[in-house]
Amino acid sequence: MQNLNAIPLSSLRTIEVIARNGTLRAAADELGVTPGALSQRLAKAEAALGQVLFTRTSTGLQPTEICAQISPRLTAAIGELSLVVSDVQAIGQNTLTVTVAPIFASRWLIWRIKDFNDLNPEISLRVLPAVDVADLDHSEVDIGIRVGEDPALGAGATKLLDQRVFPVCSPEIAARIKSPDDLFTVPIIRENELLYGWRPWLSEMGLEGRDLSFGPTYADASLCLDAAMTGQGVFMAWETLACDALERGQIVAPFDVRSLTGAVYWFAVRTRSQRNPSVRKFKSWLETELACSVRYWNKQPETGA
Amino acid sequence: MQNLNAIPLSSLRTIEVIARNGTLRAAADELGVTPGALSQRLAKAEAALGQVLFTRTSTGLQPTEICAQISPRLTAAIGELSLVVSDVQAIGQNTLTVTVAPIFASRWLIWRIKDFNDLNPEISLRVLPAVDVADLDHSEVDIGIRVGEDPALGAGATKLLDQRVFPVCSPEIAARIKSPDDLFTVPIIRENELLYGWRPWLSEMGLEGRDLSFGPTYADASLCLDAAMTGQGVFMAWETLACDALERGQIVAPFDVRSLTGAVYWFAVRTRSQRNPSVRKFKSWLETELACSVRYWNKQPETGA
DNA sequence: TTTTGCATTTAGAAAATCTAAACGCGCCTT
DNA sequence: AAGGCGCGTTTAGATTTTCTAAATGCAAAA
Repeated sequence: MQNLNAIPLSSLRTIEVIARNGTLRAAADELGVTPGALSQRLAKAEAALGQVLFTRTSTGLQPTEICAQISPRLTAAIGELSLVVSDVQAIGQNTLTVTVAPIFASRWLIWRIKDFNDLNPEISLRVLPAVDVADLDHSEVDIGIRVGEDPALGAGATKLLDQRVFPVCSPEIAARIKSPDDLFTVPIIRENELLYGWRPWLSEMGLEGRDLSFGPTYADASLCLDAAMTGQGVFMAWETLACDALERGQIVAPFDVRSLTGAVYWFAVRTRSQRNPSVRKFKSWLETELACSVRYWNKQPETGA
Repeated sequence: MQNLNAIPLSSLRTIEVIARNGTLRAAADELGVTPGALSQRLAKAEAALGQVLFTRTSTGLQPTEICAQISPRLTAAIGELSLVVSDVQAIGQNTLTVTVAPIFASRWLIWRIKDFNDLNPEISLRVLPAVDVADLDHSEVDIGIRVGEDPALGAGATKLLDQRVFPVCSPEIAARIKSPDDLFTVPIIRENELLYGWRPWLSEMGLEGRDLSFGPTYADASLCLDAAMTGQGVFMAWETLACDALERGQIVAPFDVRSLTGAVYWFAVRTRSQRNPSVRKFKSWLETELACSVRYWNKQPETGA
C-alpha cells in the first residue's frame, strides 16, 4: 500500500482518462486542463512507473499492451472512488438513492450520471452498488434495478428492457474468427466457471450441442470483460455492459447476432418513494439512455457494411 | 466520474490512511510526511466534501459515521490501485506471480506485501486477484492460493491452514448481544443469500436447527465485512479476512468461539516454478504470517480476560 | 501538578503544476 | 506537391499547492 507514496494517484487518473479517451485533447477536456499539462503529467507518470504507456500516433495515443491491461482495473477502482465521493456529496440534498449490481454501476451507470445531473441539477443521485435484495420498503433506498427472469424486489417492479447477449473479444482474437465454427477453436472466458448466455446464442446460430473450448474463469462479469479486452478469449457479454467498450473500440463483436436470454431489467420503487417526482424523472431518463445504448449498436453493422 | 475533478484523489487517500491508522502521527508515518501536513490536507478534504469526517479526541481522530461508511470502500479501491501499480513495477524484475481470491488480496495479502518486500528485496511480488481456476501449468502464474475442501489447482497443492470462522459485528450491535440466543434477534448479513459457515459454528455452540434473522445480502464477503463494520448486522467471517479489522477495532467478535468449516487453504505451484527458490521463500513467509494472524487472535481473549 | 501525547496553527520555503504560445510531425485535402 | 489541419510536445514563467519546522493549545495520564 505504501508503493502509492512514490506514484501520485493523480498520475493514475491521468493514465486512466487518457486511455479511455484516446487523445490528449479529449482527456484534457474531461479533466478541465490544457493538453500541455496532460502531456507533462503523462511523461511524469511514465517515468514514475518506468514503463511506456502509450505509443504516440498521428491521430492520438495508442495504449501499449501493459497500459491496456491495467486501464480497466484503473477505471474500475477510480470509478468506485468517484461513486464514494458522489455519495458523500449527496448528503443533505434532494437525494435519490438507487441500488444496482456493482457491474451495472461501474460499466454503465457511472458514465451517464453526469448527464442526469446536468439535466436535473436539483436531484443528486446516489448510487449504491450492491446485490442487496432486502425488501426495499425497509431500507434507505428509493430505487432498485435488477436483472432476472422474475420481477425483482417485490411485485411493484416494472420492466425496463429485455436482456440480450452477444460474444465479444479483442480485435486480435476476432481476426482468428472467420466463421461461427471458429468459436470452438478459441478460448471461452467463463464467469464462475459458468457459460451464461451461450446456450440461447448458440441455439440461435444453429450451433447447439457442441462443446466450447476452455478459457480463463473470473469471479464476475467485469473481470471477464477486462479479460476479453486484453485478448484472453471470447466472452458472452450483456449488451448494456459491453456497449461502451464496444463504442471505444476496446472490444469488437465478431458476429452481429444478439440473443434474448429471457432475463429482464426490472425497475423497483420503494412504496414510500412511489410519489416522489424525482423517481419518475429518473425512470424516464433511464429508459431513454438504455434504449439509446442498445439502439446505437443495432445500427452499427448497417453503417459498417 | 468528473466529480473527481473537484476532489483530488490525494485527499481520498489522506482520509483512508487517517481512518485506518486512527492518529495523524501514525498516518503521517505511513505517508512519509509530517502530521502538520496531514492536518492541513484533512482540513482541505473536509472542506471539499462539505462534511466533518473525524471528531477530534485527545487520543486521536475518531471517524464520524459518514467516514466510517466510506472508508472501507476507499480502502478497497485504493488498495486495488496499489496492486495495479505494483503489477506494473514488477515487470522485468525477478517476479513471483501469485493469484489469490480478490477478497484475500484486498483484506489480507495487500497489507503484508511490504513486509515481504522488505525481507526479500530481490523478489518483486505480483498479485493477481482472480478466481482463475485454469491450470497453473498453462499460465503465467507461479503460485495459486485457494480455499476449498479439496486440493485446488491440481494435485500438487499443499495445505497451508485450516479455515475457521466466527461471527463479527460492530461494537454497537455487539452491545445488543449478551448471550448466544441474542444472535437470533439481530440481522444476519448474507453473502449471495447464503449463510456460509453458520452451520458448523451454531452446531459447536449447540444451537443448530434454529432460523437466523434476515439481513442485507451482498455479492461478496468483502462487502459483507464492510456491512458488518457499519453496523448492518452480524456476519460469519473468515478468521484471516477479519483479523486486521478486528485488530483495529473496526469490528468486534461477541463470542470467542471459532469453528472449522472443513475448508483448507491450499498452496499450489506451477510445475515450471517448483524449483524456483523464490517460491520457497514466499511459502515460508506466508506460513509464518498466516500463523501469526491467527495466533494473535487466539491470544486476545486470554489477554482480555 | 507535571508530563506526555495529541492535533492545530503559522510563516516561509520548496515543489509541483498549470497556462500560453511556439513547434514539429503525420495525414488528408486540394 | 503544397497547404492546412489535428495531434502531441516543449518551453518559460507565473501560479498554486504543499510541505516543513516550530510554536501552541488541549486533554488525559502519571
